[in-house]
Amino acid sequence: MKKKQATIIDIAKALKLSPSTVSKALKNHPDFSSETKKLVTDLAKKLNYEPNIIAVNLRNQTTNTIGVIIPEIIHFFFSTIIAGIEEVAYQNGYHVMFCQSNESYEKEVLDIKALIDHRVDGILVSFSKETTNFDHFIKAKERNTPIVFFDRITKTIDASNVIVEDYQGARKATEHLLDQGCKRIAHLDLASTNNLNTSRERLNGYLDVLKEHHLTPEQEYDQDCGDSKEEGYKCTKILLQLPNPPDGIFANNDLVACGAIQAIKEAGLSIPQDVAIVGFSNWQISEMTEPKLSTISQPGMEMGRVAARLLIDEMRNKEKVTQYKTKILPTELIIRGSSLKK
Amino acid sequence: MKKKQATIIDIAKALKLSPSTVSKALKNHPDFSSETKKLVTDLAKKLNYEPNIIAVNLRNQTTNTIGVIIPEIIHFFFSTIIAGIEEVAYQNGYHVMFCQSNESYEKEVLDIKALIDHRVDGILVSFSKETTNFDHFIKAKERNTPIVFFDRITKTIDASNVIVEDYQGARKATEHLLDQGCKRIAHLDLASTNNLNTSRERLNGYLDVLKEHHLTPEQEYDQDCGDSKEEGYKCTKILLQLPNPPDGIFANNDLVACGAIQAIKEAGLSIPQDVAIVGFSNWQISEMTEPKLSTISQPGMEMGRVAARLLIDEMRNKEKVTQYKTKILPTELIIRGSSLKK
DNA sequence: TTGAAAGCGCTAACAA
DNA sequence: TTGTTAGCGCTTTCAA
Repeated sequence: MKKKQATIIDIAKALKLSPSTVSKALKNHPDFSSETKKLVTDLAKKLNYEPNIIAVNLRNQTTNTIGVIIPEIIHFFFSTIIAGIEEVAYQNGYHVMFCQSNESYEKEVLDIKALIDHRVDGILVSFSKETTNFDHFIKAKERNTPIVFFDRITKTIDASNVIVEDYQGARKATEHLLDQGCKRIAHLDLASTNNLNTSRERLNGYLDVLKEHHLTPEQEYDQDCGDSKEEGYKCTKILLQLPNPPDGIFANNDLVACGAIQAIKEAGLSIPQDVAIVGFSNWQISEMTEPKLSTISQPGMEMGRVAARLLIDEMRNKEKVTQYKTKILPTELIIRGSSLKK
Repeated sequence: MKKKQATIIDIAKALKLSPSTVSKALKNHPDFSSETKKLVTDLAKKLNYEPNIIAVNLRNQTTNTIGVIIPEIIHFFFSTIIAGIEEVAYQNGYHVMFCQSNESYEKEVLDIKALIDHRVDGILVSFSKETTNFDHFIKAKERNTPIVFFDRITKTIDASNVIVEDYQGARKATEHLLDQGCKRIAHLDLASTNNLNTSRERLNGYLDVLKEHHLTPEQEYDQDCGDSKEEGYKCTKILLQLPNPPDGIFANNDLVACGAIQAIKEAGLSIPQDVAIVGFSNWQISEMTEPKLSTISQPGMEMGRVAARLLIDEMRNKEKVTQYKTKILPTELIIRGSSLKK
């Protein structure tokens, strides 16, 4: 049978005090007799009293909870972000209510509704690839629930954002390949398959660098490449069969790059002599591949921390937030061999 | 300024009805005039009314929330579990409050307290490596909050469990290496560095198979190996310098195995001819290594699903749970090359 | 078919 | 230093 949890009223009755006295005594209210204070805390401990946060929340109109929506938790990059969010939330006394949209717009809308219903104090979002309509976020903002977007952002909504230097990272990758003597650099990108800022920026960085070097990528280099090892493999295979195959590949991420490595090896070509590779580091695999993969770093943990801090800041200054911030975290080229021709 | 959220009372006033009428109308109570019902729902929509779950929860003494505690979210295996939990929770109308202990006993105790305070309806736990005292879980059980343990379990507490066939998996790995002609099989294990059932079972499976084949591992094979690629590398290096180096390695997990591969290659030995390898698949890297890594599968997503179902079951039958279940999910040997000598 | 009233557990203003 | 009171938003008996 259900054992009832002790309440403030139970303690008050037992001690012939009033509930408010107990409440105050428990939270170390000033100007208070240390005698009753001790009496109360002792009994509370004995009865295993734990405050009912639900009641507190209802009373205080606040939940000390942050809602988080991400596309997929099993994605290593996102899981590091979550770790960072959890760390900062915890340090600041917040809890995390976590939803994954599974890259589905519909699920995302439901998730937002659930978080609003739960009256979370703020929301962190990286929206799904499908999302082009942002009304659900606007609805949350209208309720005065601050939102901070990370990694995937939109100009449609006035809100703070945290991103990494996708454009700069793509530039670094492309420039590095050029430095190594690559002449025909292909980009295994996702830009054509989605409308995410990340993919767009990477594509732009790549194209801009080529342009600055008076190069234009072969028309056929523009492959519709997905997000997986399999897609990377497939696309690279096609690239290598072209009359003018690339001698450098800038892959959207390391899993795609890993597929590319496989295809290159299978074609009897050597890495990096015949084809050099760089990819964005979304998965923790750059050290596992053979050869080790050069990557553009993505500081996921830090992104989570920064996003959480930004959000907590806005939550605490509810009335005063007038200008939203965009934090851009640096990327870095980490050379491990697969791109080093010398 | 804070825009107030519409409440049932607002709707009641506007329509000159009583709050209870509105409440009932909104939830399609039977024997009700469809006229006022429509009136109410229309206004609710217009005012953007969303029920205040906090109030509902306080009133109903339930939160429809599942608390989850895991050691580390960035661990791929755990992130797949979370994905499975979220899927089932969502399907059943539950939300997930998520904590990570960071393998710290202290944090875990705080996490449990936070979940109890929040009055979650049930808790899913994989406890930290440090945890040897289980009082915090007992406290939760005494509050009548059901707990289901997954992956890492304890006999100390009467509760349902979900595990994989660690023992059988270890047997499969060891037997496979023997089948391939390995004579001196080492186990890069964690059993000496922690007291987890998983490590213990794997060690036992390994030892039992050897014993059945009248083999005893060299004394020096017993290395204190941690959980990382670096540790796997370090330990393997030591193993290979022994007068009687192993010709087969059963690694606790694929990251450790990956380190082992590196050490073997560096020693100028070939895989699997000189040393064959099998590891438990905790990270998604078996396809990335060179050669591809043979693994014992661990169905993380399924584990999350099963654990969530078990918990939801207990939550719904609160009074009736008399016998706790232990679900054991099968493991499988997946051969990819690093262990195939022929 | 609708309404009144009580109460979930806690807190904060105000009073004593 | 302690108590009274009201109320957060909702639901659920019971009465009209």
